[in-house]
Amino acid sequence: MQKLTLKKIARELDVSISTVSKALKDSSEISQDTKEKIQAFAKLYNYRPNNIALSLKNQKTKTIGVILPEIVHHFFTTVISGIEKVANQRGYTVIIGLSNESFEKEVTNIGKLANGSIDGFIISVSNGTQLKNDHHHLIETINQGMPIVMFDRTIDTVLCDKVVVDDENGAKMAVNKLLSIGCKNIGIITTRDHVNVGKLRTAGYMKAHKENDIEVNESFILKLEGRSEDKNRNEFIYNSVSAFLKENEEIDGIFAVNEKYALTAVKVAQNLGRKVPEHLKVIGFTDGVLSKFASPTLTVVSQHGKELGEQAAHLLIERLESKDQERPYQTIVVATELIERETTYSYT
Amino acid sequence: MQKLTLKKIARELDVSISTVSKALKDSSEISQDTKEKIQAFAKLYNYRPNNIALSLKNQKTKTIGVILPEIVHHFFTTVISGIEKVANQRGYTVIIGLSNESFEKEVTNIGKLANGSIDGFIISVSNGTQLKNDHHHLIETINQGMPIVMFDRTIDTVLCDKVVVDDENGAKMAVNKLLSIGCKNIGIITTRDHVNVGKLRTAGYMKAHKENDIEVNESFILKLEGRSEDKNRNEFIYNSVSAFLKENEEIDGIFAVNEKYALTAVKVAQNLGRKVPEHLKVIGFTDGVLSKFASPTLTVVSQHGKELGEQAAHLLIERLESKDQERPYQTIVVATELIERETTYSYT
DNA sequence: TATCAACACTACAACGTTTTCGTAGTGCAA
DNA sequence: TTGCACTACGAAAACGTTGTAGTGTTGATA
Repeated sequence: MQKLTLKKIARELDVSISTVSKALKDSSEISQDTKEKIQAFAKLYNYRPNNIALSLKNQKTKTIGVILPEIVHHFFTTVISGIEKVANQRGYTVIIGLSNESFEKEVTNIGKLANGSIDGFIISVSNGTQLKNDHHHLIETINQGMPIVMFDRTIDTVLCDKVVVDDENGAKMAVNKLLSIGCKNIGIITTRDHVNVGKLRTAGYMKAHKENDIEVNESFILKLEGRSEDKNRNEFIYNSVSAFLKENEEIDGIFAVNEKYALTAVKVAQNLGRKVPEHLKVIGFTDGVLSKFASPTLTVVSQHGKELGEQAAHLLIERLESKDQERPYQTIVVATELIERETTYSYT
Repeated sequence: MQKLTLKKIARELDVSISTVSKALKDSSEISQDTKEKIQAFAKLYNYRPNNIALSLKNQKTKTIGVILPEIVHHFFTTVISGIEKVANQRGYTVIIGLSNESFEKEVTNIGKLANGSIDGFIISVSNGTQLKNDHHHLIETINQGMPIVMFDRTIDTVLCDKVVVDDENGAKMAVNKLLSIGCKNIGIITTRDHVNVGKLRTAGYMKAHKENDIEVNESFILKLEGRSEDKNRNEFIYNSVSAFLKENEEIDGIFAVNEKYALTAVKVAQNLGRKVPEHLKVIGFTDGVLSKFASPTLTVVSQHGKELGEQAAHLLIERLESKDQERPYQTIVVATELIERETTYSYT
């Protein structure tokens, strides 16, 4: 009982393939009798048009390729769920490719999908690509007529639709919050500058200081390397943060560019005998699983990953289904939101 | 500069399509001169064979469909990363479909992919399907010659390859651990029985008691409803656990069938003034993100999600590439591992 | 009786690829 | 000259689908 095709139905019912095809489309060219007979047969044996053949014929697959640096990461999964939701609503399927932060894997993954398997990409570039600063694979793909929507980790020099988190404003908001609840010396735990988002969040930190006429103390800035594979990474972070907080005892507020850094700061502080939030207030970026469950619960700047994914999917599908070849590229900025929890509780 | 095809190359170089195809395959039928010319041209313009056409011709897509209940869930993402790893190694692509725990979405998702888009499925069934106990969509799919590998949440009456976590032994291991460090009254926080894994883990809890000749006190069993959409779900869990622990003051060990329940138990205990692990020892199931970061860090039974995914992918691909139509179905049991952390620290 | 429309259907091309089967053209032996 | 092998290429079918362009039959009209 293998896959049923038009041809098999045609042979079985002794009509032509065209007749079957038309009958199933309820075409007026076919007599009522024949239509009913064919439709009944198709239903009985559960006929489904072969998607591959349709894709080949229509020159479009109704499939979106999503290339991500990593999947075991709450932010990215929320983005996927947003993409999947919209894609599904609009009749699209989602293919996932993981780059594992490697430039090479990103290139081969894109190559493997950009050969007719999909209609367009939604991509967040790998760390490797950001480091290498080589974007020919993206540009070539776009030039070959395959639309790309970049999200979160975007590249300025690649012209395409983009959906980004308002990192700078989110960071500003966080720092302003810390200032408003009395922090005088705010430290930041961030990544090295080649990571776009780290850079933007650091910029927001700077900007907030500037706008409030506060000088930034360079020693309040801790930049951690971005590699995520190391076994001892957590330990390394812990030790770095520990040294950082010991050296800067006057710090009474911390803005960290991700959840992990933020919670590490909390832990370090507690182990140093400094109470959170009484002595040290902490805000992280990314509303992940940890924030809600940590104790004290962590105040964060939420990125609205799901909305990000939804917007990206919309943008891509709009372009795919638009006849307008000259459609201008858009960049959608998804606002962040400060979710206040215990680490910024103020007793005043 | 649209997609390059054999036809276009043929037209451009004034040879036939067959010649181009053969030249690119380095066939001995074609002269060296012609081959070089064609290969150079193809390379220059970055020719890539159209995957869809190949799929249609070869009647296989080298693509695996993965149907999951949810993606914003650490366990499932680790499974995906395992699937993706193996799939990639063996030249397969991964399509993801989410059921969001709904029977209907699971059915339509499978239907949408089982029409030639993929060669086989890897599925963890939705709660909805488990509740409804309707598996015709799975059985039909298998009958039409499309292999399915079920993982984690499997269904006994559906005959296919399976990869399961050794839930029962994992639970037993956890309970035995609690007993070995002096717990006398061990409670379990589990789900209602229609969830297969909840059932198995509860069975393990029972078995451990039986094997140690300890009678199970029915009031030490807390069964929580499995719905995950409610806004107030966390609150509901908290209150239930709170009532449970208040009513059963003699409980000195808790085995919870997931991370959330376990950590809620820790929180409740702490708020009731009972110290963990001094007064209450806790073990959860699933080695998620929370366990490592909670304080105290949570002892868990790890499910090795990535290995689960790898095994599932292997099983499926082996079946796909095996000529043996009568290949017997296998069930692979992936062992669990007790990862000891602070919530079971024993001072004796 | 020739023409035409309506009806109900079929043939065929196309999407891009691979592969089997042909077949021109050349050189060489019989 | 004929036959044959060899080289280098081309034609065509097939995968499953859709849509356009036929095609044969019937019945009505001029």
